[in-house]
Amino acid sequence: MNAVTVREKYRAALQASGARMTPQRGAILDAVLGTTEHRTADEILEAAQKLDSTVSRATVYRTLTLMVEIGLLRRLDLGRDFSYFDPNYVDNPNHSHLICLDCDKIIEFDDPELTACGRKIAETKGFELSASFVRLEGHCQCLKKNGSCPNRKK
Amino acid sequence: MNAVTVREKYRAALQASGARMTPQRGAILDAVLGTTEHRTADEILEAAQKLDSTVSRATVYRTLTLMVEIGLLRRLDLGRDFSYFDPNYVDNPNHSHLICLDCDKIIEFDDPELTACGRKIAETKGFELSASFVRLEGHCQCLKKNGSCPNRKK
DNA sequence: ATGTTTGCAAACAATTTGCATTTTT
DNA sequence: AAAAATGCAAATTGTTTGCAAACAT
Repeated sequence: MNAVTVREKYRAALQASGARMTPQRGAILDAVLGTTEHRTADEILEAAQKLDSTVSRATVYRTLTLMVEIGLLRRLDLGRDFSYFDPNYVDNPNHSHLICLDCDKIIEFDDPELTACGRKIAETKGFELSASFVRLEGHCQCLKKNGSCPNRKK
Repeated sequence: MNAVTVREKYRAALQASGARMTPQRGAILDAVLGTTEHRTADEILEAAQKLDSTVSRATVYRTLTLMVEIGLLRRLDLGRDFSYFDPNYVDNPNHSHLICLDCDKIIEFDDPELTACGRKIAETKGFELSASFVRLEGHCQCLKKNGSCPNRKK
């Protein structure tokens, strides 16, 4: 979905619930959806403030919640003590994630077999499936190959 | 693995790192592994205090971390803002979870196909897989069927 | 005018940690 | 005595919330 379309959907969903499009919400939208990277709330705050210096942390959190509710964004738990936000959800809602324990690199993958498995299991157990999250943790080749990882933070 | 064996493994692992088995650690072990239920740190504290009233919250957290490191227990993230601890990990390390959004009911399942999928993907992406977590969220039949759920907390 | 959104600072909740004390060896 | 473990209370951290001021309709 292109940027204009997303923004329109956003505006429409906001209006439908009596809410408004504001400069701050626009900046946050761009900060989180103007990339394919998985960002943290903190990173989104920083990026949004570059677009509109009045954006505050509170508004970032409120807006991200809003966007998740509208379905423009997915909140991801990748085993850290904070959330990542996944901007690729709208275009590809079934994908999952692989995260590197060394460098935090996040790789997406979309495996229809995996999706089908989940659906089948939920059905077997009499569940009406709402969402499924697959997280694979491991070590990418980087560290082993080079002795260091470009993304490495610590 | 039966209770005696687990306790032995625990004691051995503790000793191997120069640590000791204490009454508090024993009570916490029993509180978390004396059930097949997935408990929270808070529930474990409560159960442990019934066995030994001197157990404190700090020791619960410290001991759970220890048990996870030793590999007797798995820390689970099921989409809430706290962790669950999975006592069935040792006997069945590959299983995954289905959680009901209405009543928090947790169902385990073990699907070899799912496990194989994860492994295959990690390999494809050049990752050395350390762990995989599959979480399915949905609604169990309970609420729809009866209009209420026995476990329902709110 | 009325309702919505904002930033700020304070509140929150799960978890972790510093430290003086107790327990074990 | 030395090392390890404990409880307590305070600290930490990501996130949420109350509120008065600013803004939009």
